Amino acid sequence: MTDRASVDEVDQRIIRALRADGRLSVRSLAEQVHISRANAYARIERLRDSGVITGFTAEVAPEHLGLGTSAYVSVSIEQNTWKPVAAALRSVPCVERVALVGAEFDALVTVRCRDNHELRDTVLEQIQAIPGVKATRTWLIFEETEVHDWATAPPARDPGR
Amino acid sequence: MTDRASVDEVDQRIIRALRADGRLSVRSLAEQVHISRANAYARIERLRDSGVITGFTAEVAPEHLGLGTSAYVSVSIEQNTWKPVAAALRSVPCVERVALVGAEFDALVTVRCRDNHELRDTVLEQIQAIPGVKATRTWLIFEETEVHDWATAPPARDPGR
DNA sequence: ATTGAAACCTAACGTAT
DNA sequence: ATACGTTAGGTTTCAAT
Repeated sequence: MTDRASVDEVDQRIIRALRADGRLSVRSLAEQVHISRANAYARIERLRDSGVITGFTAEVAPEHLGLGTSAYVSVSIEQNTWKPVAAALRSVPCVERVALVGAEFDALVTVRCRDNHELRDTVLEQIQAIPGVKATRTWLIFEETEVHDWATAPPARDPGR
Repeated sequence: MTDRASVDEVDQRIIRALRADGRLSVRSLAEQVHISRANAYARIERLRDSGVITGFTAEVAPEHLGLGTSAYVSVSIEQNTWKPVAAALRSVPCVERVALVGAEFDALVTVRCRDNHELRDTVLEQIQAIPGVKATRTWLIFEETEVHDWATAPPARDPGR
């Protein structure tokens, strides 16, 4: 399940198409990518089995769900407590993403809250209560943009083999 | 297209189901959520039109696409140049996300690169070349976890109205 | 008014050859 | 690539609450 084998240009086009529209039918995907339908089925299955495509999901605007306050929270962690602290962070409500990083802090956590009050509670009551958390800093997110095409953008200027 | 009106518990269940599996058929979604198929169609359309659901996409593991090096890059920006700089950042290859934040820096950029060399190029040649960018700092991402359920997790403990 | 149940034709699925 | 039985997509109608 962890080949890093062969993702050819056709696979790249499949991924690009499915990232743009995750509910695309296999038929229109196949014709859009100029392969047969059977081939499309086989490739999609292979991409899922090999762990390249990990799933499909609906993209949601947090503000429209009443989650108007987003923030990054940097977390400093005591030595040798990475794993349990990261697990604890993941189970805090409002936490969307936990990244362990190499910086003057150790983890960068993305949170989605209803309002400043819930953010305060999340940071001060939930995150700082985790054993092993030494310090936090909170950076409010004013505006955010996702680039849809990072996964398949580079034209692979290296003809490596 | 920007109501923040009524997202009831049924909508929440729909969103949770579609976040877990973005390719769920409307039929199985309807029975899983205990509504009629016609109702499911109507609600999905409403959630899309109102901007709550912004799209559907395939989730991809960057490492399996040859993008083994991920990083956060903090960017300090000259006063009054937010907009063009943010736009320029978004058009840099390897950039996945641009967030404007309130911190000692102004933007936090997520990048996905093949290797350290491409990261170096992205940061030093592409990002620092943008007019208005004053300084950057790069934090390597060692490990990263997405929490799938932030959008519908909180049980809304506040009976606000 | 909003929902659920049923019916309907078309299109896509998934597999096999 | 074609064909084939099965399932889902969309839409409409109608009854019920």
